Amino acid sequence: MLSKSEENYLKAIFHLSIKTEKGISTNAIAQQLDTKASSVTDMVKRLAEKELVFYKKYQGVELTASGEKIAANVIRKHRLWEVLLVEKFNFNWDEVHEVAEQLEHIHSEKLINELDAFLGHPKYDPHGDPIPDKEGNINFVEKALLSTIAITEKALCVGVKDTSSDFLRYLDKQGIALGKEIKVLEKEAFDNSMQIEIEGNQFVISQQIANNIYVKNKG
Amino acid sequence: MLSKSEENYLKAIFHLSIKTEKGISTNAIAQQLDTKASSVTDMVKRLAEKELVFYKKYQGVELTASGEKIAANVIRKHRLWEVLLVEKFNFNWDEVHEVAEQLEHIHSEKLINELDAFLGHPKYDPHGDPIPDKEGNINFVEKALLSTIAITEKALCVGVKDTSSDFLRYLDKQGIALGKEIKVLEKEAFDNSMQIEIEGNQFVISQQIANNIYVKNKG
DNA sequence: TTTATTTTTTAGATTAACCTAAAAATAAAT
DNA sequence: ATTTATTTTTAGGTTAATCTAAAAAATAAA
Repeated sequence: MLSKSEENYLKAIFHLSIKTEKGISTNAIAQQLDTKASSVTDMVKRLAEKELVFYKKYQGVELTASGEKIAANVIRKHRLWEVLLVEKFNFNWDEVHEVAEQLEHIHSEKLINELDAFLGHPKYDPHGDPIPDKEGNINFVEKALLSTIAITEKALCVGVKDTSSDFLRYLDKQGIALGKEIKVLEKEAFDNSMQIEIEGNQFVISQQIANNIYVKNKG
Repeated sequence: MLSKSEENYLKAIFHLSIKTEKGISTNAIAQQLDTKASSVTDMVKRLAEKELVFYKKYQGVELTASGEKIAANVIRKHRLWEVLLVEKFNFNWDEVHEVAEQLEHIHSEKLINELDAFLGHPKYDPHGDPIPDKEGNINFVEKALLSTIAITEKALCVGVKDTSSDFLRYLDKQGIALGKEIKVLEKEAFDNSMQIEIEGNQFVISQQIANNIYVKNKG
């Protein structure tokens, strides 16, 4: 059975691997986990011995098939717990992360299967991120940043990139939520801010905001 | 914030303190936690420095007020999680312990309050043990061992002493469960086995079994 | 293609939580 | 009241996971 720390390393490498196809650098992992590169080197050697990552000095790391499966399973647990917290335990979507970080390391296959069933086999977590299945497969959905949507077009809000409390509470305040339809009314060339409409309400959001909202273009 | 290990020590001392009024010996703790006495001495010194236990060399330990509160809270979490597993997640009462041992160390006050509310503020866990309240108060209920009940008397099954899988599955097989009424029909002087009746079924149980079932005498 | 910069690894320490074996204190027995 | 036995503590060591500082390798710049 892997330690919490080992699971967190695998998870970090998994997340980083989505953006970069190459080997993941020691530094990138250190940054992701808020630790030091030397600590990463140490841990990565241990993971390599357990055949959870491929590692060659100075070449970065990549997950092996079994490493990837374990990582996906940790993420599966994290996201299922998040759904429970929001759907059943009255947590807001900006409150779930810290607790899910703990719950994701509980070891019990029955527990996670029952949790999944109890929640009705959800496909997405409260931030719109897909929940991996038992085998570790993730259903990556096509999505765009709101900032890329053209004027007069409509889009469905399907996720968020930033999941910080500050950002999510801002979205709450503005009435921006998953499943809501957003219409782009105007774009300001100077600062790339955009005027949008949600459920009849019109307001302006900065480019930084639009860069952290995922949507599905509806034309 | 306390480590999982520190919490487990406090919990062990709490449990041992219920039976013995005196200071709890290093050896007793070591046995409870399946560790060595020397490890216990180490840890107990650290807990004493944090003012969670009173400790004088060779004199055993006792929980301080804050140590006791933390211990009770860990037990509260353990038992609430057990209720969730049984009531909502289709766990049998012999399957919950291992997972609850992990879940009891999740740190989130909101989570445990919401869990408590979600379950309807249960008073007892699936084995009949009382769930401490937020302040750490435990409602000890008057109960007797089934072995002490006299012939022709009836008793209500309210708890179990042994919570091992083997024992609980035996009870399942015999139809012995919390809330069931047990009538003592006969006692065998030779081996102290007893014939009992539950819901019309009559059968014999050994003294060892009767010594691990808690009941409330109904006369 | 050297030199400079950045990244990564190694070497050596530290901390929590354990361990074994030996010493010291307490409790039991003669 | 000694001796014997048991319990508890100390001393010293181990492992996982971290750290800092220095050395080595890779990358970028001159």
